[in-house]
This record gives sequence, C-alpha cells and structure tokens, in this order.
Amino acid sequence: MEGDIALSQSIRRAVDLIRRAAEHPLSLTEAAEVLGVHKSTALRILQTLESARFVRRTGAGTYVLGSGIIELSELALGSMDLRQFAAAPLRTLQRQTGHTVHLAQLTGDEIIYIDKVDSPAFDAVKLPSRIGRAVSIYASAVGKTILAYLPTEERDRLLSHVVFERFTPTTYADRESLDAELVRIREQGWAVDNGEHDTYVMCVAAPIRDSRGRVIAAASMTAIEVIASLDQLKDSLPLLLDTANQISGELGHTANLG
Amino acid sequence: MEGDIALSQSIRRAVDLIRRAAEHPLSLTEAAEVLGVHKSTALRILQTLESARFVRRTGAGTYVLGSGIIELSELALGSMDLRQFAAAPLRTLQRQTGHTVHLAQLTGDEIIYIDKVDSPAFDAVKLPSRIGRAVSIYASAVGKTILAYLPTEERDRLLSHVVFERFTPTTYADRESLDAELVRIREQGWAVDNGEHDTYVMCVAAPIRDSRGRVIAAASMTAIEVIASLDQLKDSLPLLLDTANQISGELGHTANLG
DNA sequence: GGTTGCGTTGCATATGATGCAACTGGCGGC
DNA sequence: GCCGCCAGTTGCATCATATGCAACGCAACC
Repeated sequence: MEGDIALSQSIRRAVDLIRRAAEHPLSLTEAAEVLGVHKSTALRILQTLESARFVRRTGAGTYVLGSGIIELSELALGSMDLRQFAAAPLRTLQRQTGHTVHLAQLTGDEIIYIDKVDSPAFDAVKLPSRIGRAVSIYASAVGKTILAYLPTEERDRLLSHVVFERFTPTTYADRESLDAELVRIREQGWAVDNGEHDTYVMCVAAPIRDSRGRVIAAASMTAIEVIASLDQLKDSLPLLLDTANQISGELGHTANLG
Repeated sequence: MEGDIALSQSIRRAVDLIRRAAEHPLSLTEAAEVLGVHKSTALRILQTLESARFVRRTGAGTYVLGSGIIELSELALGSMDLRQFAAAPLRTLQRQTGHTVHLAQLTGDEIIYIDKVDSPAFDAVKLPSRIGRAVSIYASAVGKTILAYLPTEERDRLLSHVVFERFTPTTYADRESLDAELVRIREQGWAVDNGEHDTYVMCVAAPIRDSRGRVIAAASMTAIEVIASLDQLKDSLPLLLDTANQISGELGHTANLG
C-alpha cells in the first residue's frame, strides 16, 4: 500500500502483532482487526509466534509477549563486555548522586541505551527512556558526546542520514551549530543536554573509551527540571567523569588525563 | 516436514534467522543455506526483519540482532513489579554472600528467570542460566519451590504436561518422589537442588509471596560444587530467607512467620 | 432455549512468497 | 590490467502458501 513493497507481508504482520502484544494483552479478534485480516489468518500468525515462544497465551486466551524475546535480548546484551564492566560503577554513581543514570553505545547507525539505573524512589515522572531504544544522535548528551569524538568521516557518514528537526528552542538543529557544539564538547571533555529534545529533560554525559582510546559509549545523568536543575547535575559532574574513566579503565584504556 | 503443519512458513523462517543472528553475525549466503532457500528469499526475509529493527546490518554486510528485540524485551520485563522491587535486595544478597543469585517466576506454563546477579569476580565457570530462559520445573530449586506452594489443581495441571527425565542420579524423576520432596519443602520453607539437573550445580531457593500470600516466584543462590559446597550455601540460607521475605514485604505480603 | 460473541477447523482460491536467471561490483590471482 | 570468482541484488514468471470464507463448537448472557 505504501513504502517499499519488497518486504514480506506475513512477517510484517507478525512483527506488528508482537509489538501490540508487548503493549497489552491481545485477543484474537483484536489482532485480526489491527491487521485488517480474517481471524483465521491472525490465529495462524499467533500460533506460529507462540511456537517460537515470541508470544504466550494467557489463561484468558489473550496473547502477551513471550519469554523467547526476552531470552534473545539477554543473549545480545549479555555478550557486550562494556555492559558487564559498567554495571557496578553506574549503580554506584546512581546511589551517590540520586540521579537516573544511562549508558549508551553506538551500534550500527544508531545510539541505543544499553543500561539504565533508575532512581529507586517513587519518581512521579518516569523517564521514557528504555534499554534498547535509540536516542537522538544530535539532541541528547550521550549522542553528542559520542559524535564529538568520532573520526570525522564516520561522523559525516552518520550525520548525512540525519534530517535535523528542532524539537525545542535549544536544539542544535543544523550542522553548523552542532559542529560548534561538538568542538566545545571536545574541549571540556563532557556534554550537556539543556532540554534539547524535551524541554524538561536535562542531562550531562561523559565519554567512555576502549583499550585503543576510541570513544565507544557514553554515560549520562538525567534530571527532570523540577527535581534537579542543570546546575545541580553539574555539581555531580566530577563523580560522573570519575565513573566514566573508571569504566574506560576496566575496558583497558590507560588514561592520560591532561 | 515434521510436527504440526498449520504454521506460517515465512514467519518460522524469520524466527529461525533471528535466532541465528543472535548467536553470531549471519551472512546472506549463510542465511540462505541455513533455511535451504534461495538467496533472494533469505534477502527478503532479512530486509523485512531489518525494517522492524529485529536485525541490523553491520558494516561488513552481515546481520546481527537488532535493538528492536531488546526494546521489546525491556518493555516486557519493565512492566513486572516483582522485578523492580526485587532488584535491590537481590543485589545486596549477592554482595553479602558472593553467590550467584537468581529470581524466577511462574509465567504461563513455564518458570523463567527474570533476574540474575552474577558474581562480579571472574568466574571461570559461567552459569548457563539467562534471563528469559525457562528452567526445569521439577529439577531446580526455584522450580520445586514454586511448585511446592502452588494450589493442588494448578500443580497437577502443570505436571500433567511434564515428561519426567532423570538428568542426574539425584533427580526426582517421578511424580511420587517429587511429591514427597514437595512436602519436605513446604515443611522447611525452602528448597535445595542437589545437582538434580547438572551434577555440579547446587542451589538453595526460597519462596516469594504477593500481597495475598500466594507464592508467585522464588529467589535462589547457586554454586558450582568446586567453589561452594551445598553446606556452604546453607550457611547463607538465613540471608536468602530474609531477602525473600523482604521482597515479599515490598509486594505487600504481611509476613506471619512461625 | 435462543442468541450473541469469540475461537477453531477444512477447504478452494488467488495472492504473495519463491526460485530462477541475469546483472553488479569488489577482490585476488594470473 | 585483465579475467574469473564469489557475494549480493533485481525483475519476473510460477506455483506454493497464506489467505478468506463458511460452517462449527462453545460458553456466556439474556
């Protein structure tokens, strides 16, 4: 109907149902309506997915996400050394500062969260971030941090795909102002997100380096404006930088700080 | 070829490729060989999966698991209250005891790990358990714990599916001996896995109750025989029981210990 | 006891997934 | 530099496969 029409119909339908089932339990009738197909068609798709444990049938007859998906995900995440090494330091940082802490990594052409430590307290405002989700490459502290330290040609390649969008008044929404910001980041060694994607969300981020000294990830602290202002975040900046350096160290980076 | 043949072919092929891609990077040719189909067929499947971010194309042209899967998984895990409440106590327990700690839950007809805290140290022997993976219902400490406290008809329903298999000499491989073991577990309030699935893997597990007092999950400590004997595990038992009770408390269970 | 709504099964059909063959492009050997 | 090889990609004709239909089972509700 729209878009590239070389893709497999039934697989797309299956993906669609998986996504829906992940959100809330899905009845067969609902599944059929969502896809705009006959119930028998939806049934066959769901049965196939069930046999793969991608969805699971509840006692009530509805379908929800199955453990097969979770298992695959852990297989992928578990194989990331970075995540292993970073887990403990990030949790310490969270406890010391009280801020929500994120770990993000360049994976292919996108920057995705690979770990997140929430404030244990009842946050009235839960951050919408989620492990596995891609984050804006130019309108986030972790994105800009990774971008800042990327080799030029790699950065150009990534940004050539990007269509800039001005999410908020502070967004760096064109290549020139973004490049200037990246220079600043390299000079000071850390990045700020001053509500550049969501007005109320402030972050600071610091680079994490592998054994060859290349920046492969970034750690960040986040605050909702009403809870902690950007200045408060900056108060905790030394701890963040320490944490990032510590993780780099675990990865084999021999720090030569200047 | 075998089994029920009402399932969608292309979706099963897609699932197969996702699984392979999760294990190691998959070239197009390899994908086609694995499925026994033409390369163009494999290409279309992979492109469809790529558009859903279930797989991702690397610079080298191979396909690996994509962030879409991870995102879905976190969505499912994140919605589990139990996991949230249990995270901190389990990590404390790990630090106090040094043992690998697991959290398992009855989900549909299977018991799956929903959290795991590894020993931070270099375990020469990594446990094969993984979040999302199903664990034996009758040959594991967490499985037997949950089974022991299930309402009779529910337990019968679950065990009616089961074909008992004697993994090791200590396995409770028939309904009678298992039932006797479950009685013991109820009497003492915790369970042991004395190498019943893998000769070298020892566990102790304790039940976790929800606000209505129903056992919905179990926490366990694991040891490889060479590192910590079962007796050593039992030394830490009071801490495990405390932890499980604490989690139950967070879930709203008002403990009446006897 | 009829009626409604949901899930399931068998079957005929045509749609959409498939394999083929031709094309591209990069790499290495000669 | 040329050639051949191998991996990936594209267009198209074919038919296997996913699909919709209609009939059925079943429970809940009036």
